Amino acid sequence: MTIHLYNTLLREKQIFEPIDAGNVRMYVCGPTVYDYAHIGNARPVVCFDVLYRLLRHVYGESHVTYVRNITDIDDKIMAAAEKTGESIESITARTAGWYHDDMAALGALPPDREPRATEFVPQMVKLIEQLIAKGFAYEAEKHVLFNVPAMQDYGQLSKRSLDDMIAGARVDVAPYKKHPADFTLWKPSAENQVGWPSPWGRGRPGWHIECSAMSGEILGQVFDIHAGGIDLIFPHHENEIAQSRCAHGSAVMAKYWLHNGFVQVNGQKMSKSLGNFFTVHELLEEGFRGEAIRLALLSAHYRQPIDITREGIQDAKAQLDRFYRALAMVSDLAVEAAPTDHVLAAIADDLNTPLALSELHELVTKLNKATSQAEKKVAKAALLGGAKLLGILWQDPAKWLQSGGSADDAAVIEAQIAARLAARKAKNFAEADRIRDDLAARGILLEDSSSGTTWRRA
RNA sequence: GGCCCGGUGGCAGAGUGGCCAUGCAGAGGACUGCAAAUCCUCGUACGUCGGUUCGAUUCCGGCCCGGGCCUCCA
Repeated sequence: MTIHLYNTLLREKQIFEPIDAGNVRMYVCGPTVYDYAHIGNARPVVCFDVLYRLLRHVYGESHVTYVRNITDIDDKIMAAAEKTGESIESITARTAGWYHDDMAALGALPPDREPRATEFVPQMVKLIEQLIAKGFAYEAEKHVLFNVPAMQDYGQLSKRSLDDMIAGARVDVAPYKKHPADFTLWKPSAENQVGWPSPWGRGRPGWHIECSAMSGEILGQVFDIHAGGIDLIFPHHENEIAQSRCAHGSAVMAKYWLHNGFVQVNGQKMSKSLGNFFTVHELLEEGFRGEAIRLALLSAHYRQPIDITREGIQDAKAQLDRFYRALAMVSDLAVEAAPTDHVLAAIADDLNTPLALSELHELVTKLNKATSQAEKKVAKAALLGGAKLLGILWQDPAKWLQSGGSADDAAVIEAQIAARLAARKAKNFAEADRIRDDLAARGILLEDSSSGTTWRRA
Protein backbone atom coordinates (compact mmCIF):
# COMPACT_ATOMS: atom_id res chain seq x y z
CA MET A 1 0.00 0.00 0.00
CA THR A 2 1.45 3.32 -1.07
CA ILE A 3 0.78 6.22 1.24
CA HIS A 4 0.56 9.69 -0.22
CA LEU A 5 0.82 12.72 2.03
CA TYR A 6 0.59 16.42 1.28
CA ASN A 7 3.89 17.91 2.38
CA THR A 8 3.67 21.58 3.33
CA LEU A 9 7.40 21.86 2.75
CA LEU A 10 6.90 21.30 -1.00
CA ARG A 11 3.22 22.21 -1.23
CA GLU A 12 2.43 18.99 -2.99
CA LYS A 13 1.30 15.45 -2.40
CA GLN A 14 4.20 13.04 -2.14
CA ILE A 15 4.72 9.32 -1.84
CA PHE A 16 5.53 8.57 1.77
CA GLU A 17 8.85 6.78 2.13
CA PRO A 18 9.91 6.25 5.72
CA ILE A 19 13.52 6.78 6.71
CA ASP A 20 13.36 3.48 8.57
CA ALA A 21 10.38 1.22 7.90
CA GLY A 22 11.24 -0.57 11.12
CA ASN A 23 10.58 2.58 13.11
CA VAL A 24 8.38 5.21 11.51
CA ARG A 25 8.57 8.36 13.61
CA MET A 26 5.95 11.09 13.89
CA TYR A 27 5.70 14.15 16.09
CA VAL A 28 2.54 16.17 16.64
CA CYS A 29 2.52 19.46 18.51
CA GLY A 30 0.43 18.97 21.61
CA PRO A 31 -1.45 21.33 23.87
CA THR A 32 -0.41 24.04 26.27
CA VAL A 33 -2.21 22.85 29.36
CA TYR A 34 -3.93 25.70 31.15
CA ASP A 35 -7.59 25.20 30.26
CA TYR A 36 -10.06 22.79 28.65
CA ALA A 37 -9.27 21.81 25.06
CA HIS A 38 -11.65 23.28 22.50
CA ILE A 39 -12.74 21.51 19.34
CA GLY A 40 -10.05 23.26 17.37
CA ASN A 41 -7.43 21.73 19.64
CA ALA A 42 -9.03 18.34 19.13
CA ARG A 43 -8.84 18.37 15.35
CA PRO A 44 -5.13 17.62 14.91
CA VAL A 45 -5.37 14.98 17.59
CA VAL A 46 -8.17 13.19 15.77
CA CYS A 47 -6.82 13.67 12.23
CA PHE A 48 -3.33 12.56 13.03
CA ASP A 49 -4.68 9.73 15.13
CA VAL A 50 -6.01 8.39 11.82
CA LEU A 51 -2.53 8.81 10.36
CA TYR A 52 -1.07 6.94 13.34
CA ARG A 53 -3.61 4.14 12.82
CA LEU A 54 -2.79 4.00 9.12
CA LEU A 55 0.95 3.81 9.75
CA ARG A 56 0.45 1.10 12.36
CA HIS A 57 -1.69 -0.82 9.91
CA VAL A 58 0.85 -0.56 7.10
CA TYR A 59 4.13 -0.87 9.01
CA GLY A 60 2.99 -2.83 12.05
CA GLU A 61 1.94 -1.61 15.47
CA SER A 62 5.39 -1.91 16.99
CA HIS A 63 7.09 -0.12 14.11
CA VAL A 64 5.64 3.34 14.62
CA THR A 65 6.67 5.86 17.26
CA TYR A 66 4.21 8.66 17.88
CA VAL A 67 5.29 11.55 20.07
CA ARG A 68 2.94 14.29 21.19
CA ASN A 69 4.25 16.78 23.69
CA ILE A 70 2.60 18.62 26.52
CA THR A 71 3.63 22.22 26.99
CA ASP A 72 3.53 22.71 30.73
CA ILE A 73 5.53 25.90 30.97
CA ASP A 74 4.34 28.97 29.19
CA ASP A 75 3.41 32.57 29.89
CA LYS A 76 -0.31 31.79 29.73
CA ILE A 77 0.08 29.12 32.41
CA MET A 78 2.12 31.51 34.51
CA ALA A 79 -0.53 34.17 34.09
CA ALA A 80 -3.25 31.73 35.15
CA ALA A 81 -1.24 30.74 38.21
CA GLU A 82 -0.69 34.35 39.16
CA LYS A 83 -4.37 35.16 38.74
CA THR A 84 -5.77 32.33 40.84
CA GLY A 85 -2.92 31.58 43.17
CA GLU A 86 -2.97 27.94 42.16
CA SER A 87 0.48 26.45 41.60
CA ILE A 88 1.68 25.81 38.07
CA GLU A 89 2.13 22.12 38.84
CA SER A 90 -1.42 21.88 40.08
CA ILE A 91 -2.86 23.68 37.04
CA THR A 92 -0.96 21.61 34.52
CA ALA A 93 -1.67 18.31 36.28
CA ARG A 94 -5.37 19.07 36.37
CA THR A 95 -5.74 20.35 32.81
CA ALA A 96 -3.52 17.61 31.38
CA GLY A 97 -5.90 15.17 33.03
CA TRP A 98 -8.89 16.84 31.36
CA TYR A 99 -7.06 16.69 28.08
CA HIS A 100 -6.40 12.97 28.41
CA ASP A 101 -10.01 12.27 29.34
CA ASP A 102 -11.40 14.32 26.46
CA MET A 103 -9.07 12.87 23.84
CA ALA A 104 -9.83 9.37 25.05
CA ALA A 105 -13.54 10.14 24.69
CA LEU A 106 -12.79 11.08 21.09
CA GLY A 107 -11.27 7.66 20.54
CA ALA A 108 -7.73 8.95 20.05
CA LEU A 109 -5.05 6.41 20.82
CA PRO A 110 -2.51 7.67 23.33
CA PRO A 111 0.84 8.54 21.77
CA ASP A 112 3.82 6.30 22.46
CA ARG A 113 5.58 9.13 24.25
CA GLU A 114 4.16 12.26 25.77
CA PRO A 115 7.11 14.39 26.86
CA ARG A 116 6.60 17.47 28.99
CA ALA A 117 8.57 20.61 28.38
CA THR A 118 9.60 20.94 32.01
CA GLU A 119 11.31 17.54 31.81
CA PHE A 120 13.53 18.63 28.94
CA VAL A 121 14.99 21.94 30.05
CA PRO A 122 18.58 20.62 30.18
CA GLN A 123 18.26 19.41 26.59
CA MET A 124 16.94 22.82 25.56
CA VAL A 125 19.86 24.55 27.25
CA LYS A 126 22.26 22.22 25.46
CA LEU A 127 20.63 22.96 22.12
CA ILE A 128 20.86 26.69 22.71
CA GLU A 129 24.55 26.34 23.62
CA GLN A 130 25.16 24.53 20.37
CA LEU A 131 23.42 27.28 18.44
CA ILE A 132 25.49 29.96 20.13
CA ALA A 133 28.70 28.01 19.49
CA LYS A 134 27.87 27.72 15.81
CA GLY A 135 27.01 31.38 15.48
CA PHE A 136 23.27 30.92 15.02
CA ALA A 137 22.32 32.54 18.31
CA TYR A 138 23.45 35.39 20.49
CA GLU A 139 22.92 36.62 24.01
CA ALA A 140 21.48 40.06 24.61
CA GLU A 141 20.21 41.53 27.86
CA LYS A 142 19.85 38.09 29.50
CA HIS A 143 17.88 36.82 26.49
CA VAL A 144 19.20 34.40 23.95
CA LEU A 145 17.95 35.03 20.44
CA PHE A 146 18.12 33.03 17.26
CA ASN A 147 20.06 34.92 14.64
CA VAL A 148 17.77 34.50 11.66
CA PRO A 149 20.00 36.13 8.99
CA ALA A 150 22.70 33.60 9.88
CA MET A 151 20.58 30.84 8.38
CA GLN A 152 20.90 30.85 4.61
CA ASP A 153 17.59 29.24 3.73
CA TYR A 154 15.34 30.38 6.55
CA GLY A 155 11.68 30.54 5.58
CA GLN A 156 11.38 27.41 3.42
CA LEU A 157 8.30 26.04 5.13
CA SER A 158 6.23 29.21 5.19
CA LYS A 159 7.72 30.51 1.91
CA ARG A 160 8.65 33.81 3.39
CA SER A 161 11.70 35.88 2.72
CA LEU A 162 13.31 38.04 5.35
CA ASP A 163 12.29 41.12 3.38
CA ASP A 164 8.67 40.03 3.45
CA MET A 165 8.77 39.70 7.15
CA ILE A 166 10.21 43.11 7.74
CA ALA A 167 7.66 44.60 5.38
CA GLY A 168 4.79 42.87 7.10
CA ALA A 169 5.98 43.26 10.65
CA ARG A 170 3.08 44.15 12.87
CA VAL A 171 4.97 43.79 16.08
CA ASP A 172 7.08 46.16 18.01
CA VAL A 173 10.57 44.86 17.72
CA ALA A 174 12.40 44.41 21.00
CA PRO A 175 15.38 46.77 21.10
CA TYR A 176 17.88 44.01 21.89
CA LYS A 177 17.12 42.14 18.66
CA LYS A 178 19.76 42.41 15.97
CA HIS A 179 17.20 41.63 13.30
CA PRO A 180 13.42 42.05 13.57
CA ALA A 181 12.85 38.41 12.68
CA ASP A 182 15.12 37.08 15.41
CA PHE A 183 13.18 35.05 17.92
CA THR A 184 13.61 34.09 21.55
CA LEU A 185 15.34 30.91 22.61
CA TRP A 186 15.68 31.80 26.28
CA LYS A 187 14.34 34.61 28.39
CA PRO A 188 15.01 35.74 31.94
CA SER A 189 12.57 35.06 34.79
CA ALA A 190 11.87 37.49 37.57
CA GLU A 191 12.44 36.33 41.14
CA ASN A 192 8.78 35.47 41.64
CA GLN A 193 8.54 33.61 38.34
CA VAL A 194 9.43 30.01 37.62
CA GLY A 195 12.86 29.60 36.17
CA TRP A 196 15.74 27.26 35.62
CA PRO A 197 19.43 27.94 35.97
CA SER A 198 21.30 28.48 32.73
CA PRO A 199 24.57 29.92 31.46
CA TRP A 200 22.60 33.11 30.76
CA GLY A 201 21.09 33.40 34.19
CA ARG A 202 17.91 32.07 35.72
CA GLY A 203 15.20 31.95 33.09
CA ARG A 204 12.87 29.89 30.95
CA PRO A 205 12.75 28.67 27.38
CA GLY A 206 11.13 30.40 24.43
CA TRP A 207 8.14 28.76 22.82
CA HIS A 208 9.77 26.96 19.90
CA ILE A 209 12.81 25.40 21.50
CA GLU A 210 10.94 22.74 23.45
CA CYS A 211 9.73 20.94 20.35
CA SER A 212 13.21 20.95 18.85
CA ALA A 213 14.68 19.56 22.06
CA MET A 214 12.05 16.90 22.63
CA SER A 215 11.75 15.67 19.07
CA GLY A 216 15.54 15.58 18.69
CA GLU A 217 15.99 13.69 21.93
CA ILE A 218 13.25 11.13 21.39
CA LEU A 219 12.95 10.76 17.62
CA GLY A 220 16.39 11.80 16.50
CA GLN A 221 17.78 14.74 14.57
CA VAL A 222 15.88 13.80 11.41
CA PHE A 223 12.56 11.97 11.54
CA ASP A 224 9.62 11.23 9.26
CA ILE A 225 6.56 13.31 10.04
CA HIS A 226 5.92 16.50 11.92
CA ALA A 227 2.34 17.68 12.14
CA GLY A 228 0.12 20.30 13.70
CA GLY A 229 -2.40 23.02 12.98
CA ILE A 230 -2.02 25.24 9.94
CA ASP A 231 -1.40 28.25 12.15
CA LEU A 232 1.78 26.65 13.41
CA ILE A 233 3.48 26.85 10.01
CA PHE A 234 4.66 30.29 10.95
CA PRO A 235 6.31 31.08 13.19
CA HIS A 236 6.37 27.91 15.29
CA HIS A 237 7.35 25.23 12.80
CA GLU A 238 9.54 27.54 10.76
CA ASN A 239 11.51 28.34 13.87
CA GLU A 240 11.67 24.75 15.03
CA ILE A 241 13.21 23.89 11.71
CA ALA A 242 15.70 26.72 12.03
CA GLN A 243 16.77 25.64 15.53
CA SER A 244 17.02 21.94 14.84
CA ARG A 245 18.70 22.14 11.47
CA CYS A 246 21.23 24.74 12.53
CA ALA A 247 22.06 22.98 15.78
CA HIS A 248 22.42 19.59 14.12
CA GLY A 249 23.76 20.72 10.79
CA SER A 250 21.09 18.70 9.03
CA ALA A 251 19.42 19.37 5.69
CA VAL A 252 15.93 18.72 7.04
CA MET A 253 14.32 18.32 10.43
CA ALA A 254 11.39 16.16 9.36
CA LYS A 255 10.78 14.79 5.87
CA TYR A 256 7.06 15.45 5.80
CA TRP A 257 5.23 18.39 7.35
CA LEU A 258 1.47 18.02 7.68
CA HIS A 259 -0.95 20.73 8.70
CA ASN A 260 -4.64 20.49 9.46
CA GLY A 261 -7.10 23.23 8.54
CA PHE A 262 -9.05 25.20 11.05
CA VAL A 263 -12.22 24.40 12.85
CA GLN A 264 -14.53 27.30 12.17
CA VAL A 265 -17.66 28.72 13.66
CA ASN A 266 -19.91 30.45 11.16
CA GLY A 267 -17.07 30.58 8.67
CA GLN A 268 -14.61 32.09 11.08
CA LYS A 269 -11.66 30.55 12.82
CA MET A 270 -12.46 29.14 16.23
CA SER A 271 -10.03 30.53 18.75
CA LYS A 272 -9.65 31.51 22.32
CA SER A 273 -8.84 35.08 21.42
CA LEU A 274 -12.04 35.41 19.39
CA GLY A 275 -14.01 33.74 22.14
CA ASN A 276 -16.09 31.77 19.66
CA PHE A 277 -15.04 28.33 20.81
CA PHE A 278 -16.65 25.47 22.57
CA THR A 279 -14.78 22.83 24.47
CA VAL A 280 -14.87 19.08 24.03
CA HIS A 281 -15.71 18.85 27.70
CA GLU A 282 -18.84 20.97 27.46
CA LEU A 283 -20.11 19.06 24.43
CA LEU A 284 -19.66 15.80 26.31
CA GLU A 285 -21.46 17.34 29.28
CA GLU A 286 -24.32 18.29 26.98
CA GLY A 287 -24.69 14.63 26.10
CA PHE A 288 -22.97 14.52 22.73
CA ARG A 289 -20.99 11.33 22.34
CA GLY A 290 -17.28 11.51 21.85
CA GLU A 291 -17.49 9.18 18.89
CA ALA A 292 -19.98 11.49 17.17
CA ILE A 293 -17.71 14.47 17.76
CA ARG A 294 -14.85 12.46 16.29
CA LEU A 295 -16.84 11.53 13.20
CA ALA A 296 -17.92 15.14 12.74
CA LEU A 297 -14.25 16.11 12.74
CA LEU A 298 -13.43 13.41 10.20
CA SER A 299 -16.31 14.19 7.86
CA ALA A 300 -14.26 16.81 6.05
CA HIS A 301 -10.77 16.37 4.67
CA TYR A 302 -8.19 17.36 7.29
CA ARG A 303 -6.69 20.17 5.23
CA GLN A 304 -10.06 21.80 4.59
CA PRO A 305 -11.61 24.20 7.03
CA ILE A 306 -14.55 22.65 8.84
CA ASP A 307 -17.52 24.28 10.47
CA ILE A 308 -18.34 22.34 13.60
CA THR A 309 -21.87 22.80 14.81
CA ARG A 310 -24.12 20.93 17.16
CA GLU A 311 -26.24 20.04 14.12
CA GLY A 312 -23.15 18.62 12.44
CA ILE A 313 -22.39 16.45 15.45
CA GLN A 314 -26.01 15.33 15.46
CA ASP A 315 -25.67 14.37 11.81
CA ALA A 316 -22.55 12.39 12.63
CA LYS A 317 -24.46 10.66 15.39
CA ALA A 318 -27.18 9.70 12.90
CA GLN A 319 -24.53 8.18 10.67
CA LEU A 320 -23.14 6.19 13.58
CA ASP A 321 -26.65 5.01 14.41
CA ARG A 322 -26.93 3.65 10.90
CA PHE A 323 -23.62 1.81 11.27
CA TYR A 324 -24.46 0.42 14.67
CA ARG A 325 -27.97 -0.67 13.62
CA ALA A 326 -26.45 -2.72 10.84
CA LEU A 327 -23.85 -4.19 13.19
CA ALA A 328 -26.47 -4.99 15.81
CA MET A 329 -28.20 -7.23 13.27
CA VAL A 330 -25.07 -9.35 12.93
CA SER A 331 -23.67 -9.10 16.43
CA ASP A 332 -23.53 -12.87 16.69
CA LEU A 333 -21.21 -13.25 13.70
CA ALA A 334 -17.54 -13.48 14.61
CA VAL A 335 -15.26 -11.95 12.03
CA GLU A 336 -11.69 -10.81 11.66
CA ALA A 337 -11.78 -7.11 10.85
CA ALA A 338 -9.89 -6.13 7.71
CA PRO A 339 -10.35 -2.99 5.64
CA THR A 340 -11.16 -3.18 1.95
CA ASP A 341 -8.61 -1.93 -0.54
CA HIS A 342 -10.92 0.96 -1.34
CA VAL A 343 -11.12 2.18 2.23
CA LEU A 344 -7.42 1.70 2.82
CA ALA A 345 -6.58 3.48 -0.43
CA ALA A 346 -8.80 6.41 0.50
CA ILE A 347 -7.10 6.90 3.84
CA ALA A 348 -3.67 6.29 2.35
CA ASP A 349 -4.40 9.06 -0.16
CA ASP A 350 -3.53 11.93 2.16
CA LEU A 351 -6.10 10.84 4.74
CA ASN A 352 -9.22 11.16 2.61
CA THR A 353 -11.53 10.32 5.47
CA PRO A 354 -14.75 11.56 3.81
CA LEU A 355 -14.17 9.22 0.89
CA ALA A 356 -13.37 6.35 3.26
CA LEU A 357 -16.55 7.13 5.15
CA SER A 358 -18.62 6.96 1.98
CA GLU A 359 -17.11 3.54 1.29
CA LEU A 360 -18.14 2.47 4.77
CA HIS A 361 -21.69 3.57 4.04
CA GLU A 362 -21.74 1.44 0.92
CA LEU A 363 -20.51 -1.48 2.99
CA VAL A 364 -23.40 -0.93 5.39
CA THR A 365 -25.84 -1.10 2.50
CA LYS A 366 -24.17 -4.30 1.39
CA LEU A 367 -24.39 -5.68 4.89
CA ASN A 368 -28.08 -4.79 5.15
CA LYS A 369 -28.80 -6.44 1.82
CA ALA A 370 -26.75 -9.56 2.46
CA THR A 371 -28.84 -12.70 2.64
CA SER A 372 -26.26 -15.38 3.35
CA GLN A 373 -24.09 -15.69 6.43
CA ALA A 374 -21.03 -15.68 4.22
CA GLU A 375 -21.98 -12.37 2.59
CA LYS A 376 -22.73 -10.85 5.97
CA LYS A 377 -19.39 -11.93 7.36
CA VAL A 378 -17.50 -10.42 4.46
CA ALA A 379 -19.34 -7.11 4.77
CA LYS A 380 -19.03 -6.95 8.54
CA ALA A 381 -15.32 -7.70 8.46
CA ALA A 382 -14.77 -4.99 5.86
CA LEU A 383 -16.90 -2.47 7.74
CA LEU A 384 -15.13 -3.05 11.04
CA GLY A 385 -11.73 -3.08 9.37
CA GLY A 386 -12.31 0.33 7.82
CA ALA A 387 -13.86 1.64 11.01
CA LYS A 388 -10.79 0.65 12.97
CA LEU A 389 -8.62 2.80 10.73
CA LEU A 390 -10.96 5.73 11.25
CA GLY A 391 -11.20 4.99 14.94
CA ILE A 392 -14.95 4.54 15.03
CA LEU A 393 -17.43 1.71 15.76
CA TRP A 394 -15.41 0.33 18.64
CA GLN A 395 -18.41 0.03 20.92
CA ASP A 396 -20.92 -2.72 21.46
CA PRO A 397 -23.79 -1.97 19.03
CA ALA A 398 -26.58 -2.69 21.50
CA LYS A 399 -24.93 -0.51 24.12
CA TRP A 400 -24.46 2.31 21.64
CA LEU A 401 -28.09 2.18 20.57
CA GLN A 402 -29.53 1.84 24.06
CA SER A 403 -27.33 3.98 26.25
CA GLY A 404 -27.55 7.67 26.98
CA GLY A 405 -30.70 9.71 27.06
CA SER A 406 -33.28 9.26 29.80
CA ALA A 407 -32.79 7.07 32.80
CA ASP A 408 -35.42 4.50 31.91
CA ASP A 409 -34.46 1.09 33.14
CA ALA A 410 -34.00 -1.54 30.47
CA ALA A 411 -36.13 -3.98 32.45
CA VAL A 412 -39.03 -1.52 32.52
CA ILE A 413 -38.73 -1.03 28.78
CA GLU A 414 -38.63 -4.77 28.17
CA ALA A 415 -41.79 -5.14 30.27
CA GLN A 416 -43.53 -2.52 28.16
CA ILE A 417 -42.46 -4.32 25.01
CA ALA A 418 -43.86 -7.58 26.38
CA ALA A 419 -47.14 -5.86 27.22
CA ARG A 420 -47.32 -4.44 23.72
CA LEU A 421 -46.59 -7.84 22.22
CA ALA A 422 -49.46 -9.33 24.18
CA ALA A 423 -51.78 -6.56 22.99
CA ARG A 424 -50.73 -7.16 19.40
CA LYS A 425 -51.38 -10.87 19.73
CA ALA A 426 -54.85 -10.04 20.97
CA LYS A 427 -55.21 -7.71 17.95
CA ASN A 428 -55.63 -4.85 20.37
CA PHE A 429 -53.68 -2.48 18.15
CA ALA A 430 -54.94 0.62 19.89
CA GLU A 431 -53.32 -0.50 23.13
CA ALA A 432 -50.18 -1.67 21.33
CA ASP A 433 -49.81 1.69 19.63
CA ARG A 434 -50.47 3.51 22.86
CA ILE A 435 -47.57 1.70 24.51
CA ARG A 436 -45.35 2.40 21.53
CA ASP A 437 -46.28 6.08 21.48
CA ASP A 438 -45.77 6.27 25.21
CA LEU A 439 -42.24 4.92 24.87
CA ALA A 440 -41.53 7.14 21.89
CA ALA A 441 -42.48 10.16 23.96
CA ARG A 442 -39.73 9.12 26.37
CA GLY A 443 -37.22 8.76 23.53
CA ILE A 444 -37.48 5.00 23.19
CA LEU A 445 -38.03 3.78 19.63
CA LEU A 446 -39.29 0.29 18.89
CA GLU A 447 -38.44 -1.73 15.84
CA ASP A 448 -40.33 -4.90 14.97
CA SER A 449 -38.72 -7.55 12.89
CA SER A 450 -39.21 -11.21 12.14
CA SER A 451 -36.91 -12.05 15.02
CA GLY A 452 -38.73 -9.93 17.58
CA THR A 453 -38.89 -6.36 18.82
CA THR A 454 -35.80 -4.35 19.60
CA TRP A 455 -35.51 -0.89 21.06
CA ARG A 456 -33.11 2.02 20.89
CA ARG A 457 -32.91 5.54 22.11
CA ALA A 458 -33.60 8.42 19.74
C1' G B 1 1.54 45.20 1.46
C1' G B 2 3.71 39.83 1.28
C1' C B 3 2.33 34.60 1.41
C1' C B 4 -1.62 30.76 1.30
C1' C B 5 -6.42 28.31 0.99
C1' G B 6 -11.55 27.86 -0.59
C1' G B 7 -16.43 28.82 -3.50
C1' U B 8 -20.12 21.56 -5.68
C1' G B 9 -27.54 19.92 -5.54
C1' G B 10 -32.11 22.07 0.59
C1' C B 11 -27.74 20.89 4.15
C1' A B 12 -22.95 18.35 5.00
C1' G B 13 -19.09 16.81 1.81
C1' A B 14 -15.63 13.76 -1.78
C1' G B 15 -14.18 13.64 -6.70
C1' U B 16 -13.42 13.69 -11.96
C1' G B 17 -11.65 16.29 -18.86
C1' G B 18 -16.97 12.95 -21.45
C1' C B 19 -20.75 7.87 -17.26
C1' C B 20 -22.37 6.68 -9.95
C1' A B 21 -19.83 9.98 -5.03
C1' U B 22 -21.69 9.25 -0.08
C1' G B 23 -24.76 10.73 4.26
C1' C B 24 -28.88 13.73 6.10
C1' A B 25 -33.44 16.08 4.63
C1' G B 26 -37.46 15.56 0.66
C1' A B 27 -40.81 12.61 -3.10
C1' G B 28 -42.62 7.75 -4.75
C1' G B 29 -42.60 2.37 -4.14
C1' A B 30 -41.71 -2.61 -1.54
C1' C B 31 -42.18 -4.63 3.38
C1' U B 32 -45.46 -3.80 8.00
C1' G B 33 -52.00 -4.50 11.40
C1' C B 34 -50.04 0.70 11.40
C1' A B 35 -45.22 2.38 12.20
C1' A B 36 -39.95 2.20 12.74
C1' A B 37 -35.86 -0.02 10.52
C1' U B 38 -34.35 -1.97 5.83
C1' C B 39 -34.31 -2.24 0.45
C1' C B 40 -35.51 0.01 -4.56
C1' U B 41 -36.38 4.50 -7.56
C1' C B 42 -36.03 9.97 -8.05
C1' G B 43 -34.16 15.32 -8.21
C1' U B 44 -31.23 19.40 -15.29
C1' A B 45 -25.00 20.52 -8.43
C1' C B 46 -20.44 22.27 -9.53
C1' G B 47 -19.22 31.44 -7.92
C1' U B 48 -18.54 34.53 -12.52
C1' C B 49 -16.52 35.95 -17.40
C1' G B 50 -13.29 34.43 -21.09
C1' G B 51 -9.55 30.77 -23.19
C1' U B 52 -7.72 25.68 -24.50
C1' U B 53 -10.56 21.24 -26.19
C1' C B 54 -14.68 17.32 -30.31
C1' G B 55 -16.20 18.02 -25.11
C1' A B 56 -14.72 21.47 -18.71
C1' U B 57 -17.55 21.52 -12.60
C1' U B 58 -12.62 19.34 -13.54
C1' C B 59 -6.92 22.53 -17.23
C1' C B 60 -5.36 28.08 -18.03
C1' G B 61 -6.31 33.45 -17.22
C1' G B 62 -9.24 37.69 -15.39
C1' C B 63 -13.05 39.08 -11.98
C1' C B 64 -16.35 38.65 -7.64
C1' C B 65 -17.05 36.60 -2.78
C1' G B 66 -15.33 34.07 1.75
C1' G B 67 -11.36 32.44 5.00
C1' G B 68 -6.29 32.01 7.01
C1' C B 69 -0.96 33.29 8.22
C1' C B 70 2.52 37.48 8.68
C1' U B 71 1.53 38.69 17.09
C1' C B 72 -0.28 34.14 21.35
C1' C B 73 -3.09 30.37 18.75
C1' A B 74 -4.56 23.50 16.70
